[in-house]
Amino acid sequence: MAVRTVRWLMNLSAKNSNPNHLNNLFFSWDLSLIETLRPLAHSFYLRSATKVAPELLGKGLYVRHKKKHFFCQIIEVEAYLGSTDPASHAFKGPTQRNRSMFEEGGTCYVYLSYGLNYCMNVVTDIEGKGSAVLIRSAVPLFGLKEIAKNRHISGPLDAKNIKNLLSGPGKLTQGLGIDRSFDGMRFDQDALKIVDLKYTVPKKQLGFSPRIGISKAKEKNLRFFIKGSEFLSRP
DNA sequence: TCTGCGATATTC
DNA sequence: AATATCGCAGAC
Repeated sequence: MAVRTVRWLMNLSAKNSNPNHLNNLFFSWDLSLIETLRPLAHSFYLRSATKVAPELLGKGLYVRHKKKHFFCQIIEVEAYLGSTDPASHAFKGPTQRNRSMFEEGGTCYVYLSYGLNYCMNVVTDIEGKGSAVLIRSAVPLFGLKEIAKNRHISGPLDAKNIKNLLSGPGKLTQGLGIDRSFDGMRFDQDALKIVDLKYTVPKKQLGFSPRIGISKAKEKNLRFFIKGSEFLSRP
């Protein structure tokens, strides 16, 4: 493994270091290295969304689309619990839109929100449960210029703009070029994968809160995020 | 920094 | 009629 990868991973593991502060991003990932990272094991996804969601924090998400390559680190998610959860798309059973939610864990569910923005979910648990984890925001690690282009952000890639690249579920999909064509794909492919970055969120940096923008089941703390990160959808 | 609003697919 | 959103305009 390249020296700088090791250094970066050590940086992540260092006590009290927050991987999601801008200062820790002065690391340049190269593509050949990202491509060697192995997808998470199938068994990782075959658990409840409540279990999987906080463990997705700190994981790497790689997307290859139209010969463009993107890599980012997940820092904010929400768990949706399937047919028992009134806030979940799966609550009322399968429809044409949410069909892939009922596939086996490790499947990608993408839907169009408010007729405008796509949102990307990681399906969890066994087939038929309909539980999933919404990816809300991420730290961009590779392909920043292309992400900015997709986001229609012009001007310099300064701190302000970089923090705005993937800080929201709609921004994330727009930045990475995710659309309905990703719906039903799996996260263990060459072109779409979630990988382990050997980083465990320190207990004191694991934040949780109610989910954002819902009207039902508001009291449940099913949003999980890395506390203090500058890349969250809301500070 | 904060509000309200418009754009609009899918489902009930 | 409501929604798992975003960016902008205009008020503070």
